Amino acid sequence: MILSANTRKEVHAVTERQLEIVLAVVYEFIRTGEPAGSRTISKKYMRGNSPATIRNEMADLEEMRYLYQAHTSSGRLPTSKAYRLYVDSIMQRRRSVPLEAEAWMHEIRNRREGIESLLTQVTQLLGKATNCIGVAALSALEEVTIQRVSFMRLGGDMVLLIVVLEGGLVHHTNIRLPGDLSQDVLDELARRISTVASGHPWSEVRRTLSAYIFEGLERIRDVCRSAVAEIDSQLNRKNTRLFVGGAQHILSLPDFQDVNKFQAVLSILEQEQPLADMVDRYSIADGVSVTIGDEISEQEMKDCSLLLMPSGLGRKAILGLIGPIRMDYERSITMLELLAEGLGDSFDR
Amino acid sequence: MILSANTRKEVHAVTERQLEIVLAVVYEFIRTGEPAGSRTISKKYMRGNSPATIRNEMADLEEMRYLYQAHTSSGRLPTSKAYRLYVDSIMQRRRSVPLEAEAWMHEIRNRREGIESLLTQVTQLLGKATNCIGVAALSALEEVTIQRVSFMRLGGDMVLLIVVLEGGLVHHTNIRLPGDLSQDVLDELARRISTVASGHPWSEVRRTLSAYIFEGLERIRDVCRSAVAEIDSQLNRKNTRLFVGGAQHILSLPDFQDVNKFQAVLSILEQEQPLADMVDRYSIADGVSVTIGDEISEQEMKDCSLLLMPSGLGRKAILGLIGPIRMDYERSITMLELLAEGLGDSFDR
DNA sequence: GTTAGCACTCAGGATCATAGAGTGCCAGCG
DNA sequence: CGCTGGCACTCTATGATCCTGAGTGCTAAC
Repeated sequence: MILSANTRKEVHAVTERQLEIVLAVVYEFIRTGEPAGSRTISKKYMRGNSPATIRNEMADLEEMRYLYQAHTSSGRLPTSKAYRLYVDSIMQRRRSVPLEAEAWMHEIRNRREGIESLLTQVTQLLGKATNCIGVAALSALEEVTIQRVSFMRLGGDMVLLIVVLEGGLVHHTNIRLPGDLSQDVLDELARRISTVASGHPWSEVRRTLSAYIFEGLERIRDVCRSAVAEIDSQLNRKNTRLFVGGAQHILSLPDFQDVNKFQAVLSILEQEQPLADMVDRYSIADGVSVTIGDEISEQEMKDCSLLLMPSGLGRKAILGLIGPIRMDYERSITMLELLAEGLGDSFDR
Repeated sequence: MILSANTRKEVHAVTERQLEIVLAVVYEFIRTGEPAGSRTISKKYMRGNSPATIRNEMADLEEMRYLYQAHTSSGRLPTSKAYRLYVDSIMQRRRSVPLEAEAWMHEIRNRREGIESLLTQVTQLLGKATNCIGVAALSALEEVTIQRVSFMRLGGDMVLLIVVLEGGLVHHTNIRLPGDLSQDVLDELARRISTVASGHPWSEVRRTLSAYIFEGLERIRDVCRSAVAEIDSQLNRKNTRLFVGGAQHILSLPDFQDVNKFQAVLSILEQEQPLADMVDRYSIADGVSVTIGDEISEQEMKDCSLLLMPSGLGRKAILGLIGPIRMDYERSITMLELLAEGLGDSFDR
């Protein structure tokens, strides 16, 4: 039994040497953009083994779907499976911090112009630093401390709802409150909600906002209820606010010389929903998540990798990168970690 | 004397027939994307004249810089000067309204979610409808009626300034107010400014906000002053808010198959300043302005044309299009006019 | 002033040959 | 039995060559 389990495992697992070859092929391909042949791998990375040996291993690795060939007589190219091994190996070992990093961090830390413009700037910085597209999202605003809520009459049933959150983050939308209320009533409503909510995240006070705080407003009980419901639905949705920047840089890369590839990505970026979903689906509670090529369910992203990392505002501000599968993961991951950390510092002051 | 003046004028002005040729070349090039030869022009647009005649005229038009050749034996291509004639001739004649227009308009008119998201949607619609990049800008907020001003304490000298303008347009930034004021003082300050400003554009009340309205606050006179100054500088700047959408569609056009061209445009769009400047510089008080290729001073835009038209919010919301020089001006201009009009309606309710 | 005719130019596509990178497989070696 | 050198084979990329067709400029005749 044990033996059979072992043998079965051997079929799927790669040997030490095979791993070495896979990593070398990925590394070489990321560096040069050209398929790597057995000769190259032998010469540059594995002097101990002849090209013929490498070739034999490569044939096996192709069968196991770690590598593939563009055509019969071309070198080997890595599949997502190979990239996965490569990224996992990077994540495990210690990475060096690029020298320019200090300058970037400085730029961020000395920002005072508000969360929105800071996030925009960070995405642009990320893009420039990595030749990828910088992304930022504010997720789960219900977990962020509320400072104040206010309503403003727009006419008819329409009311402008403004929620000011921790650190001066402003969220506003037009909502519908039945009954054409006067500004005075709206102010009173806002005052009461603010009193209870201020200093707490919405998720905490949501239940507290029951009937008793609206004492004396029984006449408009329905309005109070739908006001609370509206705030709820506003803060509840995931990744309400999205920021994208530095997209220009990706166009310098050879991988995106084909306009169609970029168009596919752009079509995702220009709609809110798919991007928000992706950020939500692939980000993890802590640390950098890397999703590679067809691991992303969106067809349009099949030529891209997505890196995400939760950052400031109690991990509710998520920072990310979208770049070619053949990106410099080492640098990208390090940069993302650094800037996410810097952003956290900047928020928490 | 008169005769010499006449002759000189003849050198610069084009004859009726020459104009006809220029317009035909532009039209043909916009339609097909290929240089137009004398034979084509003669056959399709000017049966009355032989190719040889057209050729002679073309040689003259080349000397006058209306046309040029890619190489000796290619057909003629229009220069900006030729496009200028073409666009001017379009602007003068009546244009037909595309059938799909009704659907677009409907989509806009039934929008309730606030000015920002409306503008974003309109830019995307514009982009899709014309295969150009849709652009929108809010200019001169000081001319827009104010609803309310409020300040919110962020800690230290930093204060969040929120100005709510006509129609629920929210403008906010972090500003610096000296002296770490309490929220109560800030509220009082906001209340006083709001009382005076509400219902008027800032440009109107700016002078009224002299010392007397801050009676009883002499102790913090400097704060009052810098608060007013901050609001002033916020609302004063041109094209504070920019919206870009539908950029993906431009990549379907043959003109933008070359990634570098798109990259140039994108580098402009990703910074606020240059785009804001362009909108400010090239928009006119009323109606559509068309700026073609190298008429735009930004080098990055040399392969593009820029269409702009003031729209709702008392002409302060400017709508625009960025597309290839070889765009369907007739359709683009009509679309822009339509959507700008529709947006105006939507705002003024 | 207009036009037909003609020689000339040039880009773009098709065809072909060649070089070079890389593979798979076999036979021999330790 | 695993590793390696050798060899025949495959396939792409590159460059040279040729050819066609579109289009021009010029000249001479109407």
